[in-house]
Amino acid sequence: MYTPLQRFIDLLPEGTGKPRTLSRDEFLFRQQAPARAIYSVVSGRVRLFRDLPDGSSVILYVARSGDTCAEAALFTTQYHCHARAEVDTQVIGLDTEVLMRHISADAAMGVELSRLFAAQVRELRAMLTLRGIRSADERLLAWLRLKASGERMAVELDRPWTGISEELGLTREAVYRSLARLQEKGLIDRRGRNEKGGGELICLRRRS
Amino acid sequence: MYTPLQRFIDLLPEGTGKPRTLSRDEFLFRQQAPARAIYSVVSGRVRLFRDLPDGSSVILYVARSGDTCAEAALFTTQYHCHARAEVDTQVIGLDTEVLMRHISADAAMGVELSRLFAAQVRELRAMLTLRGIRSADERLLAWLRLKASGERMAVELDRPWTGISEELGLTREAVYRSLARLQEKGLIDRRGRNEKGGGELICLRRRS
DNA sequence: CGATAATTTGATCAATATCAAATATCGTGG
DNA sequence: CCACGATATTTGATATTGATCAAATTATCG
Repeated sequence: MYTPLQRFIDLLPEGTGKPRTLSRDEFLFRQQAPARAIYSVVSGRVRLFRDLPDGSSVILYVARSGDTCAEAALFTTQYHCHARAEVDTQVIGLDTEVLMRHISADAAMGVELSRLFAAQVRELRAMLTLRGIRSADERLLAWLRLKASGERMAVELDRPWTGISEELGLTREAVYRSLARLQEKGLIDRRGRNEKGGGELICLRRRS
Repeated sequence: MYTPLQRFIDLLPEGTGKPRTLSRDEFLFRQQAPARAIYSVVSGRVRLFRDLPDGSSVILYVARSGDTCAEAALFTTQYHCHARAEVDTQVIGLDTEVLMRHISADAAMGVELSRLFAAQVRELRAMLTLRGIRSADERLLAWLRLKASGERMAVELDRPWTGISEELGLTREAVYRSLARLQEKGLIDRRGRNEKGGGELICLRRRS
């Protein structure tokens, strides 16, 4: 997957990104440890969580393929949470010092990084707003509309619904049922299902 | 409220931030219009939404007091969504050109902006993860843990529960009931309720 | 002191989570 | 190319829980 971060990394000198492979349950870094790198997840999953003074912990995020994590480590000396691979995982690490040197020396680089983060913020806010929609049908529809592109208002899926349902904050069953209802009502049209490519195409009915 | 953005604005030359007052339903800016400024909401609410080719629209975000909006406009020539005041609202606008000039000329400024956005990203991801917790009790507890500070693991509220319930994605009734249950179980201790300051203090029981 | 907003508890409803199970698809190795 | 196991898709039955609707009480703020 060619992510915005990948594009950014390509602006940096050759070899700045260092791949690392993690086994299930292996720590990528620990809370309080000196912040050495920020990461981009290539495959697998990394759980970020924080240990609290009372002995409990909170999960902050689960970074998946294509996600970045620990960006904030750029601006601190220590990690403020643990990062542990939930399954076998591959990441690319970017040394914070190197990165900071670049963005401090080259303003254009800082601007690029800001752009990257700003896009993230926009995306995350949209997702958060989406989660505020109670009805499963409305939520799914809103998701499709956010993802739809082009005059045709079509969405090409890049992964199974099972994965998308997590992003939606719904169970897969609820999503399949919503899909059925939306199709029933003629609000969407599912094409290219059951075909080799796997990439189903959802078209939104031109209306409302 | 003294937000991180405010701190950032203070780094800019005097008078860069331009206050603007909006009446209910007034547009702050429109989709496709040239991007002239990014904004910080001082009071009131601004709804960001996008019109789609099929005639429908999606809400992207509702920015409230202390929130910023349209940061991404820094990097585009046009706004990609509408922004309209839901109630009488005050904002501070930062001219995109001025801002871009500063961060392009002064790397330290770009770094600051990146830091600002990175913090936002972290916060938003945590909130999104929180929304993934189905149980109202668990969700509220996780929220308290995220907000809790100090060895005492205490949270000082800066607004009524009614407002917090929205952040949690629950109705206020559900939140009050969860509070009652958590207190019942001895997981939290509500102090300073019914007192002038209004700032209730919630202490998490040292355990688990 | 009156009005408005916040807190709180009760009753009921509706919707999604769960649990189950069947079919279909995909990827892999033979 | 096919068999087989793992994953995804789909539908059904049921349970649970938070949303809703109501209403009473208590703060907060001019």
